[in-house]
Amino acid sequence: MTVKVTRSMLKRQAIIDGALSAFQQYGVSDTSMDKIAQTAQVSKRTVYNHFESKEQLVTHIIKEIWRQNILTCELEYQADMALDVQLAALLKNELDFLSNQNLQELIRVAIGYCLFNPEIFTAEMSEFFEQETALIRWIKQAVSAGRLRQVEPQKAHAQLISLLKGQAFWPQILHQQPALTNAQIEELTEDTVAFFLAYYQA
Amino acid sequence: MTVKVTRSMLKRQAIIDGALSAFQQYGVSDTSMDKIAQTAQVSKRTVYNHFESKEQLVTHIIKEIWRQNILTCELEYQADMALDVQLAALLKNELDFLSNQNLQELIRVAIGYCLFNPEIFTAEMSEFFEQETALIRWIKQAVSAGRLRQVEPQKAHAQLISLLKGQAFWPQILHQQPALTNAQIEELTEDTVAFFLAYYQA
DNA sequence: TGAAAAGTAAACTAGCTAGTGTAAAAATAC
DNA sequence: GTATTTTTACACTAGCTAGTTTACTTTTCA
Repeated sequence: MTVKVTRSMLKRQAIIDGALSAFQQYGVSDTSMDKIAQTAQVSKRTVYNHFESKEQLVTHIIKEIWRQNILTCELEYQADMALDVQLAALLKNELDFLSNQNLQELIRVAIGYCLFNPEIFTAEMSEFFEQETALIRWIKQAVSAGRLRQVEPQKAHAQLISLLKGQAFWPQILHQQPALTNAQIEELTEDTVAFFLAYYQA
Repeated sequence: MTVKVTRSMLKRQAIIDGALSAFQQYGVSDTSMDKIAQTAQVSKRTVYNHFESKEQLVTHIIKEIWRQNILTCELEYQADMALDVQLAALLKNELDFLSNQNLQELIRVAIGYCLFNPEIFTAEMSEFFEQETALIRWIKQAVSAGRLRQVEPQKAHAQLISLLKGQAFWPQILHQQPALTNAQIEELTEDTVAFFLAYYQA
């Protein structure tokens, strides 16, 4: 069964795509509604037919960014597999996620807006920064199974994520460094696994 | 000897302070030159007498922020002191620096501007993110003295800084969390020292 | 004291901003 | 084929923007 795609829906999507593209280039404040309409190849009136105001368009897009980010992978703890292999797989997964070029541009827009509009940092949004749940769940299970030392899983998780983001996320967000190559991702994964397990493996 | 402070210098400083204060509240794009003049209690013409354009005022302030940040403390490696005590002192120093409320607001302005104006991220600016030199030097010396395992000092340093920033800097910059309390700084320091030395101590 | 330097208010230009009103054209629905 | 919805171009408001001009006052400094 094919889903019906109305012209209205196409226009709406064009507006969202155009706005996002303009935001990525100029930032939210320096992107006008005229510019958005032009980028989306749509009349300005059509923009206002779909979104009551610029504010609504911006928050819709930023919330959409977050919503897409919530879907993470699910790798479960395996009792019969070496810890380092499992952890490496989980971290590699996180890194692929964090290094995604497309995602980084979206997040840059969201951060640029949220820095001076902190009120939209609602609970639903800050989830992104805490929701790497597959990894937390894995830590909990490994601790329960007695294969990791007793720790607050939240703390161990925060340490792992900090180690990854500090080298594969923040420098890229700030335009300091290009995305990591596959070899670099590999190396960072191994380093982090060794570092982490040296301290936490039971 | 008292340094002569001219009225012109006072006005200039008032402009800088006013602009910075307005930037912190509204972000650069959403702060007008009229607003800056008003905040600084100065006529708009005086603003333009000191700074040729808004662009020049912005870049002057942001460069000044960076310049101030380059001055870090100097704790040297001591051959006759326990590693964990020395490292704890160094990390505590970094944390006091990163948790400085005033600094965080300045950096938020700089980041908000640089996100969509990456060209001003010149070499002199990105230094801030690499210049925690006291810590790097300490690692090098401890490695040379055979008290830390052989590693690239840059890598070990990056790991330490990531662990600190991930919990005491980025969440605060993004308005997610309040500044760390002294007790939390203490705890983070101890955790990080233990984590790091478990892997790297020779 | 008196000339030069710096600061002032206020009006002004020219262009951009978010958002609206309108009437015609095009696509869709039945 | 007709009725309805959607999109379109375009003119418009009202306000803000960076930056300038002018005529004037205050401060500095020798």
